[in-house]
Amino acid sequence: MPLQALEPRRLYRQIADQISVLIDDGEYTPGARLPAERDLAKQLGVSRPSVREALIALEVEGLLDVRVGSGIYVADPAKRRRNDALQGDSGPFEVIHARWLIEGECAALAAKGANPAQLRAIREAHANMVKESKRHHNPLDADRLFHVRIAEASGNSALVMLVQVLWDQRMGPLYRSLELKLEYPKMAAETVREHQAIVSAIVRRDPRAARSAMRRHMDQTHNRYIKEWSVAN
Amino acid sequence: MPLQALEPRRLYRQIADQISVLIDDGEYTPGARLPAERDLAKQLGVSRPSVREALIALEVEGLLDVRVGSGIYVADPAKRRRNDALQGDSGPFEVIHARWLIEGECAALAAKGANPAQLRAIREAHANMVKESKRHHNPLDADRLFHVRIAEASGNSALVMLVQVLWDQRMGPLYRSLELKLEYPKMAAETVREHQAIVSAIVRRDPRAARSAMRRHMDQTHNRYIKEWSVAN
DNA sequence: GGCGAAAATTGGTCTGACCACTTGACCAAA
DNA sequence: TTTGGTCAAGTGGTCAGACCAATTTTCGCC
Repeated sequence: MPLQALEPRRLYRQIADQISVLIDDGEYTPGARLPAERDLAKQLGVSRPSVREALIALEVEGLLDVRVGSGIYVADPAKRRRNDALQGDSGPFEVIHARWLIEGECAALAAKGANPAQLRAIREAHANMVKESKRHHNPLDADRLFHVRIAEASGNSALVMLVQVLWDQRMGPLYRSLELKLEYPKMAAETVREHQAIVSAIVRRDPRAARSAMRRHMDQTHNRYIKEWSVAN
Repeated sequence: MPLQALEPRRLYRQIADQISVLIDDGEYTPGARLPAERDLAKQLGVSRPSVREALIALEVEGLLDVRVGSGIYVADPAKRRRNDALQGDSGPFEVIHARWLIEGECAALAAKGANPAQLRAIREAHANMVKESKRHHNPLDADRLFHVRIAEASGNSALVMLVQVLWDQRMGPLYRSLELKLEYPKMAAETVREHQAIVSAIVRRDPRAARSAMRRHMDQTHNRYIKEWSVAN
C-alpha cells in the first residue's frame, strides 16, 4: 500500500468535521441552534477565530445558517445545496446515454436557431480542437468547449448547465479508471471527424441531420469505450 | 410588490466575491500566487481575520489552494468544482423545456425496465403526494420525490442526477419570483391528475404512452406558468 | 559551483477588545 | 387589551497585535 502523504489537517477543518458529524448523527437537527461561538470555542478548547473559520466553511457547504445577532442554526436539508449528488459517481455509459439524449437535442436546436455569433463560436471551438489534436496536446478542454458552445447555441441555459455537469462527471472514479486506458492521439482524429459532421449540419441549418450527427458521435464514443473496456478486462 | 428581506452581505463574502471576480477575469490565472494575507488585508482596507475568512470560503468552494508557509494559489480549474454553474440562474421556461426532454425519456425507460420495487416506489410517492395535497400541505417535496423516483426507475444514475439538478433550479431568483404568484392548492389537483396518467402508463409497461404522458405534464406546467406570468405582468 | 545554516516570508492560531444586530422583558400611551 | 417604545443581555462581526510553525530565500563557506 502506497504511503499516504500525511496532511496535518488545519484546525478549522477538524472543527468543521466534528460539527458536521454531530449534525449527521442527529445531535443537532435541522432548525436547531448551535451553542454560541464563544461557548463552542470554550468547549472545543480552541480560539473563537478558529471556530468562526469552521462555521464559515460549513456555511459555504450549505450545512449551517448564520443569523447575525441571533445564532447559528442547522440548515434545512431541503434548501441545502444538493451538490453532494453531483460529485461524479455516474458511470461512463450512463453519462454517454444522457449526453446522447441532451446533446442531440442541443445540436438540433442550434441548427434551428443559432445566431451568426454562436455559429462562429462553434466553428472556432472546432478549429481550436483540430489545432490542439494536431499538436498532440490533450484535447479534452477543447472538446469540452466544443460541446458547451453547441449547447449555448441552443439558446437554453438550463441545457448548457446540464452539458457542463455531465462533462464534469469525468472527474468521477469510474470514469477516471476508464480514461487511463484511452489512447487520445488516435481517438482525437476520429472525434474531430465526427465533430466536423455536426458542425456541417448545424451551419447548413439542418436540425435533423445535426441531431443524428451528434447522436452518432455519442454512439461512436460509446463504442470506443466498450472496446477499451473489454481489452482491459 | 411584496417587500424583500434585505440582507447585508457579510464582509468575508464581499471580499471572497471580489477575489472570485479577479480570478474569473484572468487577473490571477490558475497556478498564480495571490498576495500574502497581510498584503491583501492592507490593500482591501480590512483586517487579516476577515481576509482569512474569505480565503477559507473560496478554498471550500474549490477556487483556491492554500499552502502553508508558501502562499495562496489559484486552483487548477480541472480540479475545481464547477458547482458555480449550477446555482440556479436558468429561467423557468428553459428548465421546463429541459425537463420535457429528460423526464420524458426517464418515463419511457421506467416503463420499459423498472423492477417491481421501483414500481412500488413510484406508486408510493404518488400516493403520498395525493395525501399531502388533500391536506393542503405544500406538495413541492412530494412532487420532487415523484419525479426523482421515476428517474431512478430509468436505471440511469446520470439521469437521476440531472432531474435533481433541474428541480433544484427552483431555488434560483427568476423561479422564486414566479413561484410567489402560483396558487398551489388549485394547481395540485391538476398535477396529481397528470401524474396519475404517467403512473398508469408506466405500470402498464407502455414506454411511448409514458413518454407522452410526462411530456404532456410538462406542457401543462408550462401553460400554468404562462398564465400566472401574463396575469402578473 | 555546490551546500548548509541563518534570515525573511508566509500561513496558522490565539487573546482581548469593541461594534452592530437580535431578542425578549418591561412599561407607557392609546 | 393593544400598540409602540425603551432598555439590557446575548450573539455574531470585525479589528489589532502578537507569537508559532512551515517554507522559501539569502548568503557565507567550502
